[in-house]
Amino acid sequence: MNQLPPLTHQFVSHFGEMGSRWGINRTVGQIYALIFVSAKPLNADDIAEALEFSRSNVSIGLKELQGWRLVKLKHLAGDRREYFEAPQDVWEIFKSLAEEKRRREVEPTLSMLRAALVETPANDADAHAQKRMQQMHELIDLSSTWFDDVARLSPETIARLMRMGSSVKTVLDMTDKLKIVRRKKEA
Amino acid sequence: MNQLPPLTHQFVSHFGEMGSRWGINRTVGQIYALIFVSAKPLNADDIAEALEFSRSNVSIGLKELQGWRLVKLKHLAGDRREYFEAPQDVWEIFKSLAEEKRRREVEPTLSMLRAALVETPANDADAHAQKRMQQMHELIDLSSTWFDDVARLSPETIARLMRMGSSVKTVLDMTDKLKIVRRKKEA
DNA sequence: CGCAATTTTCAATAATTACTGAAAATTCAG
DNA sequence: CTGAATTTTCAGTAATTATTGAAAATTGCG
Repeated sequence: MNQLPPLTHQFVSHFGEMGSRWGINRTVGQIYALIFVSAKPLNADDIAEALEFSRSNVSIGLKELQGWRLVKLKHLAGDRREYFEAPQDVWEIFKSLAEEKRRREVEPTLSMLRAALVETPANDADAHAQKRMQQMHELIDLSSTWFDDVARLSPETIARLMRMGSSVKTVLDMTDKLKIVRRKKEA
Repeated sequence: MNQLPPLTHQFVSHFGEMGSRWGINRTVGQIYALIFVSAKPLNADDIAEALEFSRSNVSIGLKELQGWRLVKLKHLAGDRREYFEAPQDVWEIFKSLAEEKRRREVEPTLSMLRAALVETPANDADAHAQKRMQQMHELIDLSSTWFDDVARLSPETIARLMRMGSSVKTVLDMTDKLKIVRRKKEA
């Protein structure tokens, strides 16, 4: 850890500290950070040595990162060991993370809500509760479906949409007007 | 907890279980769920009794939820105790959560990255690390700025944008064409 | 195959986080 | 102001999660 070059060290430490806020632990955060900034794939021993963790801890951490699809396994010619690298494209990474988060943190709740919404409330309190769940379901469902839709766009289109910022509104308004014009012409 | 009506019980239990995945604990998750579905504001004793937690635990949990701006304090006429309720508008809730997450989970990383990007890399490894950090910074910065921009739109505009899904692309393409036409006219 | 290299599992323990009851602090009606 | 009601703090303990070294399992070269 201490013989890492300064920028790498800073980055790795930060990911370790933030880990708990992000729902991963210090070890996993540091391992990911190290792999992310590394110019070449790393094997478990490289990581254990660089971060001064036990080999078994690194093994567990790598499994976790694979579960999140944040690192991919790579085999180097003439070397039996397993090497890991982070996908190069940060958009790719972002999408994997979002998908995985959705699967683990959002879907179970959507299922629960759907199940609750088809029940018949037993009393006034539950009737109200169900209304609230309905609102929550609608929001989560809409926003996650939308995310999926957007994620399916090309990176360029997404970048364009994002650079547009709040001026999307102008565009939406414009298309509304066009629709109205077209409707008038048709009439 | 067990005398809660069935739908409420199910909802509260789910939030307790999911809590750890969401970075809050079981207690906090359940308290929030209970307040969210409740038809009227609740005080700490109501909550402690309903969920069978100690009064002090409820106090800590409520502080945490206030920190996330997920519950608001309310005073009922002729009652000295503090009552809590969740904002009614789920959009509002979503935005508060996003802002708070950004402040706690994103901003610190952006700061660290910005600091790293103005440093001079000490060697090749750090030079590569810095490039990777640059990519990460760009993505995070762009997407969080964009989120801010969108959040500033009216709920109706956002809903419109979301319902549009991946067909935003068509709209973007359309505006591109309009721009080209306008440019030609001007020439 | 056989076996050395490599990875994984697991039980023990360390570290962290959650929860409680009691005591302290705060609040506000009278 | 006073003091009862209410909320917060805090030290102790319980529960959970992280980490390790050693042993077991797996892998794939020769």
